[in-house]
Amino acid sequence: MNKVRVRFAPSPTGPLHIGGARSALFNYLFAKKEGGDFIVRMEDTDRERSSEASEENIKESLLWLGINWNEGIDIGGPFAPYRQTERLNTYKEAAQSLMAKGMAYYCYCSEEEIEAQRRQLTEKGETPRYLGNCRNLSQDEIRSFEAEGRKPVIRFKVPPGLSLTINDGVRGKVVFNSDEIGGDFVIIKSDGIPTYNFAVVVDDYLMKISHILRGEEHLSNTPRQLLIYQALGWEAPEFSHISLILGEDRSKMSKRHGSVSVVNYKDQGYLPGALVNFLALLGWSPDKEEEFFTMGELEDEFSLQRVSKSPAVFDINKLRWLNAHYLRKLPLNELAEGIAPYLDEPWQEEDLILLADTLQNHLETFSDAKKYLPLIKGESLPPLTPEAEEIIKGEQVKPLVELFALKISQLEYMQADEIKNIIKTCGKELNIKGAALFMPLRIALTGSQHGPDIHKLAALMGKKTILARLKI
RNA sequence: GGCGCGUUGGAGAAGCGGCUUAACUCACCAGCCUUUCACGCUGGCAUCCAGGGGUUCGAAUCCCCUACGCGUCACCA
Repeated sequence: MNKVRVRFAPSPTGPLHIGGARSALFNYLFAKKEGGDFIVRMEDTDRERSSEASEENIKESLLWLGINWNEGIDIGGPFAPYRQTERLNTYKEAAQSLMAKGMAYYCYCSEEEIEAQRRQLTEKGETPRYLGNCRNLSQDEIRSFEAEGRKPVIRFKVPPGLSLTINDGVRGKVVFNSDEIGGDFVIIKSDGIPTYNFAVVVDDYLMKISHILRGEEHLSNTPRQLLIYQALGWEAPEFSHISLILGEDRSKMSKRHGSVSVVNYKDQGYLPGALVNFLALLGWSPDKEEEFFTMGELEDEFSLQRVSKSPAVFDINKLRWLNAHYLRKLPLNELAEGIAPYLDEPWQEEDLILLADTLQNHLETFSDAKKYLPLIKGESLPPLTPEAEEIIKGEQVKPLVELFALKISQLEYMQADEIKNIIKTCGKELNIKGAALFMPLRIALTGSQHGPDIHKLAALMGKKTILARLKI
């Protein structure tokens, strides 16, 4: 039994996508569960769109999520380098060996010619594909193309009528026919850089990858890759295609669905543990009735058998709920630290802790803390709801508010416990209790019937603001 | 259009031929708790598993067809 070796191989053409993060996570968990290696490789063969910034973002995002690799980019390993543009000779050699065996050939067709051919086929109602124009060029033809200054690509000769079956780890047996592939496909572009379908195969084989877990969008690429494995005389790894993550409209999640990269969630104040927990539950389900999982627990529980075949809609609601759950369990100092960046100005340590304590049960993300700032900073309150209006008009309200205001004005330090005592005393003196006691004060002070503890909120507001709000 | 994959409630899902009068979680609704709010707790929320045929003593679970959704058909990955 060969060692389990899996990989996450993103192309650095943008920030780490939520779907990519889930692929990475599943690979990582599978490796951990099976005691294997997890490798990160950069597929940067698209020079146009690849950027160093994207690569950095991807690495940072993975690390932030707690997904680390034991071989690959930055840290190296026995099969270095792990960036495809640094491995060009490897692909050239592989392509040459295919050429030598007559399984690949130079193609001098220009993009215009290919495009024209494709258009013709489409007009005839046929599936657009490459017809193999350059399969059997004579030496003379080659010479004249070269003389024209044409730079050839290398195409792979697709054998006709071949049945290609994938024994997919999550979908089972999937069969394709080589005739449906679309003709001889390019393996080396005219600039000498390999295409995705070629480079993955070469790297996955050479890096001894045992299992490939990737998004379902790659399923239809697999037959091409299988062909290359066969041509090179290599044994293919096991494939597992995990279903897509969908937006609310049930189409593949993309930029138009809003926040789609991991950094977006980091910036909005989500905890990496919550995101990981959430992502794990998208397309995978545990075999027990538990919904909270730390990374460590996931490493123990994960199994390919429990990965779902059907796509999953990204439910931001559930993510928020999960995040709120983790936020509530955070030590106060960590909560305070998380909130701090979202405040308008630096807060004093003591106040910050009080703020964290006050908001702890009311936040879904760190950035939610901002919403409470106007309330605390003495800015004007939002208009009351009719229901709140009704409560504030109650008979007992005026004396209560006045008494409370009086006692507050006599208080030297605005301290949450003291304020709570004042509320209690007011209740006793006026013989009011329960909602009749707290609600009017809450509404007067915050303009709302819901929210954090009023005595804590009041302590945060300070005497001036409290008294100003009580003038009703 | 060809090929491929998928279809259990508003969302994530369990279910692998009888234990299912379809778990569990989010959302939603009702109530309890807390002298307020929130947390938490309790209960409600699919007479039914896209539709139609079959196989079987018995099907959400197996087979076929239809519909719908999505993916993919690049010198992008």
